[in-house]
Amino acid sequence: MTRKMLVTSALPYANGPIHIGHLVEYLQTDIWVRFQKACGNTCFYFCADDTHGTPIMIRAKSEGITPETLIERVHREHYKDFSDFAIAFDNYYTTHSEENRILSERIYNGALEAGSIVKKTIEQAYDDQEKMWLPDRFIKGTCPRCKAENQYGDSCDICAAHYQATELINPVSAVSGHPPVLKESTHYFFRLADFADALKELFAAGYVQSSVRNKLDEWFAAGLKDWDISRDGPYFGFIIPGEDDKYFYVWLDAPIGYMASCWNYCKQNGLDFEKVWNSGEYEIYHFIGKDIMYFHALFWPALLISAKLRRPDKLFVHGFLTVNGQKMSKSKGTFVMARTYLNHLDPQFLRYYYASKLSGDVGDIDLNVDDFVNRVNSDLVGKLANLPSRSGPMLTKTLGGTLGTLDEAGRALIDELVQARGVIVQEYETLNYASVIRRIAALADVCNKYVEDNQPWSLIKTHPEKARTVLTAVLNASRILTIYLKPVLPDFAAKMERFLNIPPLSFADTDTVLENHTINPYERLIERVEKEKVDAMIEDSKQQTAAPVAAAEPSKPTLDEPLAEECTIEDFMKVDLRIAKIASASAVEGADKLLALELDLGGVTRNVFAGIAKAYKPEDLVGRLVVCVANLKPRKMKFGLSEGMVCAAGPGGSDIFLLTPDTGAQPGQRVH
RNA sequence: GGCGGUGUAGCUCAGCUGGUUAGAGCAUGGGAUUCAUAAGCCCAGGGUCGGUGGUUCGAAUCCACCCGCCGCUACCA
Repeated sequence: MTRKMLVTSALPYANGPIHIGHLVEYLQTDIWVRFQKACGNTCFYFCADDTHGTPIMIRAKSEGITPETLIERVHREHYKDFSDFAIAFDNYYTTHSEENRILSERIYNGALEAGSIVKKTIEQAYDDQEKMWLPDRFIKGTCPRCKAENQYGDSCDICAAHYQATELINPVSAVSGHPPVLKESTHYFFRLADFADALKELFAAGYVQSSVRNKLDEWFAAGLKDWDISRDGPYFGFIIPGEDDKYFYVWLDAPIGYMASCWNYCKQNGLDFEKVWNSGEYEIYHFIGKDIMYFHALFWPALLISAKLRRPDKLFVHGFLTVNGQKMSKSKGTFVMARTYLNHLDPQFLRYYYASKLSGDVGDIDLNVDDFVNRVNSDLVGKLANLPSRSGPMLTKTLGGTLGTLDEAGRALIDELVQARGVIVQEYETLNYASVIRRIAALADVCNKYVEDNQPWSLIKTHPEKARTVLTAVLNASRILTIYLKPVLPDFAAKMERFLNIPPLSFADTDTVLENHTINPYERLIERVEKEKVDAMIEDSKQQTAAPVAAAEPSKPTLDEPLAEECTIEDFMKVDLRIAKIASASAVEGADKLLALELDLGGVTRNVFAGIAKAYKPEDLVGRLVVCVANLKPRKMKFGLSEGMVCAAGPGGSDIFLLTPDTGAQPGQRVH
């Protein structure tokens, strides 16, 4: 009986790069999805970038680009990071999509018809300078409790106090630096309490793990309050139907992004989205971190119920990642970006290590660097890869690379491994990967012992056919272990398949054995982790996070002139910038902005017309060094041929500022 | 502050509804090997199960309190 299911991971926010903390969730989910697929189930893995909200808007502004450009770039980066960790989404979409807009409106309208949307007037901080509303996070000031300066509007990092933004002493907008004013506005609210009974029913049906349930009961006891689902413009998001400057709060459309991603996939693959999501034919599961339980356990199912849509079957909540027992730290270098990890280490190491720690409950998991190295090397290399490594070459070199048949002892070994299948499947299903990994490692111990007991390296000298029989058992055992490991280590499995000269393995293949079959020459399945590389990764993380932290203070974050599109180093190298000495300068007859400059590039001369006459007098320029674009295509102008450009900053008119090199630069030197 | 989770050998973790001398892997020490990515095999040392008190014939396992750590405390993505 095959199952059909839709699985999602929480949508990463398009405000920053993926780090190893995020990866806990994506790897946990990916392993589960791969497991389901390996069992023959239909399982779609959907995700997307979460792209709306004030932080995106401000971030884009500070980079001098549009939010659309920002989220498009981040989407690309996120997707690349995930792909390189072998996280295989069936669709990785975006919440800034037509599908998502339509679904958001549909769900909103559904809630409206259900009578669960109400309007209320609230007071909120407003930045008069920037003409925008300020979330608490964008208000800074002095903590009312401990008087620590420069704290956020919701809580204090120093004394952990929670307060209202209005309680801050000397509050200022983090965007403009000006004190915010309080202003009234009408917001839309979703009446969560209307769905209390429906939610209780959902929890009773096992929507979440029991420890999560306890937490939810607490929230229930505290009372379900109305949820503010609108934001006033300017805001990057979807406009609310019937309004012209009110938008859906990003957290409203974020989970709807799961559906939008699904819908988009359905369109591309000829599936009926309404049927896939709503008919009950597919089980629906969300993997999330414990920090966003409130949204996924309460708001999200309530919204779906209000709109008469199918709600998910289960939430799988996981804990956070600590490194060496502590919160990830930028200064300690343990705040490792996915990309940084990939620059130094094999992603399979992390997949294996996380799997070895994940047990399906909400506890935090710890990445202990020494443990990481030891564990990967001893389990993965020392035990698992060791089996084919110690038997493959022997079979190839002396016995023609052909497997024989299993004898009774070999059969017994394989049976023992195959017997574990039921428990392993159960443990994968219940997210207890740690137990799966322990079990696989223990089975690898059994196999290594088998090799030791049978000593094929001795047999091969005296009884080569007996050696073949032993090696046949060992390689078949490796094959079974590979099947068990495949959801965690797809690349390792692929190499094994190539080595064994077989089609891709799935769980059903434990029912068969490989006999009288010729394999390919052995190639290494995985390399050892070197501690030095891990150290280098940590060091690298320290370096790269040090700078942005200092530069993060958004005192004057806006650019008058938006940043140009990204260019490569090759693009930049096309432009030949040279130090030039202004040999002569003169006003141009009939032009009020131009100066005719004669530039000395260390022997080579260029005549350039520069539009700087309003800012510089010719006599002040002669003899000074400037930077010029030396390989610019000459341009015929009314007053003659201009053979280059002089670099300058400023908006123009009298506000033009020529670039000057530091003392020591010589005419003709190239700028790199 | 309130609440949820968690605290078991050097490290990372198993120990379900309480029951013989508390387990695994890694790390450490010793030994026999050499097919294998200094991998594999055998043996050994190592823990008063965060603390105190209680329930019980008996508690790491149940209860109370205390301490440490992680998190949540809703308009913050």
